[in-house]
Amino acid sequence: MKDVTKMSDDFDRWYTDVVRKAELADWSGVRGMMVVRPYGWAMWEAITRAFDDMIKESGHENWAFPLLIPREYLMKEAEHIEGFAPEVAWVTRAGGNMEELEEPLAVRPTSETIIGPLIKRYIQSHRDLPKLTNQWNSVVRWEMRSRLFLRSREFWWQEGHTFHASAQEAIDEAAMILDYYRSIAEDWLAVPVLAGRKSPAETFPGAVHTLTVEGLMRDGLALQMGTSHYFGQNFARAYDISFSNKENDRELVYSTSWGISTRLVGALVMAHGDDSGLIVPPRVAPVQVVVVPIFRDDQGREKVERFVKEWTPQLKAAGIRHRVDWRDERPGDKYAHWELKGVPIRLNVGGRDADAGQVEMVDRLTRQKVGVPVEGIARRLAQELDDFQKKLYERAAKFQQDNSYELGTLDEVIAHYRDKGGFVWTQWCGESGNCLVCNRPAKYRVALAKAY
RNA sequence: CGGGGAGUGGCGUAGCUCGGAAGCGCACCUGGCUGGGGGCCAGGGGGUCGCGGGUUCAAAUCCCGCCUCCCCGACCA
Repeated sequence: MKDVTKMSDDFDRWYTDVVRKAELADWSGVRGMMVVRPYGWAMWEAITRAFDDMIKESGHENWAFPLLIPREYLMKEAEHIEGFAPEVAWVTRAGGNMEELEEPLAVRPTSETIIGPLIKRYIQSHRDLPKLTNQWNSVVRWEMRSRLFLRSREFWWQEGHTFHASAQEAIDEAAMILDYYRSIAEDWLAVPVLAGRKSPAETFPGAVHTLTVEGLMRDGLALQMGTSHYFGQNFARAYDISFSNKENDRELVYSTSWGISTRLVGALVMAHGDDSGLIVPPRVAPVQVVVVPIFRDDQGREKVERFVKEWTPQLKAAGIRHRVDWRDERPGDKYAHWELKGVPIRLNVGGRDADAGQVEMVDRLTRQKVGVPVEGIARRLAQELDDFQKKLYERAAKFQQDNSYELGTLDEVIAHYRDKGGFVWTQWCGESGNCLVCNRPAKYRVALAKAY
C-alpha cells in the first residue's frame, strides 16, 4: 500500500500511519491533545451504545458531574492523590485579566474525588442503595509521552461509580462489570482477553483490588482494555459516605469504579490490522459494506445505478450500514481506500453483474472474490458479516494462543522477552510449583506481558 | 520530565554547511482520454519557510528564547 509503513518494518510507525491515513484521529497542535475524526468516533459510538445498553439493563443511570475538582476534595484520599498527583492539570487563573484563583481547581483525571463528596447527599439509608452511577465524559491526565488513542492527555471514556450496602455486593458489581468489558472486547471488538486481577503494584490508587481485561496486540504487547476497581470503604471513609442500615446503625458504604476509553479504538487497530490497513469488526464498523460501482460511460453508470438502487433498500431495511462509493475515482483507488479503512465487505458492481443479477463480493480478510446473486442479498450479507466477526475473533484467538507460553523461572522469562512477546504464564508465590521470583511455594498463577 | 533528532503549500521532502529570486513528488482544481486492483495528457491554484526576538544592505539559511512533532528512557487508561 502507498504511504503506509509495513507492519513488519516498524509496528509503531505502521500504527500511526494507519490511524492517520484511515482518518481515525490526528494530533491537534496542543501537546498530547487529539482530534478524533468521524470515522474513529463512529467506532467509539458503537462501543458506547453497546455498553450503555448493558449498564442500563442492570440498573445503572447516567449522571453528569463537574469537570473541575476543588483541591481540598482531591486531596482527601491519600493513596489516590499520591497516585494521581503527577498527572493532574490545574486551573489556577481565570477571567479577562487572568487573575489567580484563591483555590486551584483540578481538571478531573477521574472523578472519584468529586463524585464522593457530592453523592453522599443522596445517600441516607440502605433504601438509597445501591446507587449505580455512570458518566460519559473526557478526562485529562498530564502524560509525558503520548500516542493516538493509546495515551493522550485528554481521552474520552465512561466512568462508572457505584455505592453499596455490603462489601460482597460491591465486589460482585466490580466482577460483573469486568465481564461486561470482556464482552465488549470479545463479542464486539473480536479481541480475546485475559480477565484477572492486577498485582498490588498495578492496583488503582485507593483501590482494594483492581480487575482488568488485557488483549494481545499483533506486535506481541499486551494492552489493558478495561478496568474495574473495588474500593472497599476507602473512599467512603475519606468522604464520610455513610448510610443507616436496617438496624439503624450508621455504616460506611462500599464502592466501586470502572472504565473503558477511546483507547479501545487503538486496540482494534492493533489487534486486527495488516499491511493494507485496518480490519474493523462488523459490529463496530461505521461502514460494514461498501459498494464500488464500475462503469465506463454515462450509459454504463446509469445502468449500474439503476441496478444498485434495486437492492440497496433491502440493506437499509436490514440495518446493514453500507455506502455506495460514487466518487469520481478509479475502482482500484477505491478498493485500496476502503481496504485501508478496514470495511469488512466490498461489493464490486459493474454492467456484467447487472446483466447477471449478481454482485462480486470481496471480504477484507481473505480478499477472495465470489459472485453473489442479488436475490436475498440482505440476508446473505447479514450472514457474511456475522461470519466475518467470528473469523476475526478466531484469528485473534489463535494469535493469542500461539503467543502464550508456560515458563517456570525468572531466567526463562527474561530470556523469553529478549526476542519474543506474548503472554507468559507462571507461578507467583503457588500451590503447584514455586514462585518465579522467590522460589517459595506459589500462591497465584499469573500472566506476564510487555505492555503499552 | 531526562537524552537524541526534526519542523519549508494538505502530505512527503530539496535548499541551510558557505546568507543573495522558495524548488520537486504526491494530493487538489479545470478540461480531455480512461475505468473489473492504485492509469495518462494538457493547463492551473495554493507557502507568514513552527512562533517571537536579534545580527545583517539582505535571513528558510547565522544567534537567542519559546512551541510542536518523532525516537529512546522513567510514569501511565
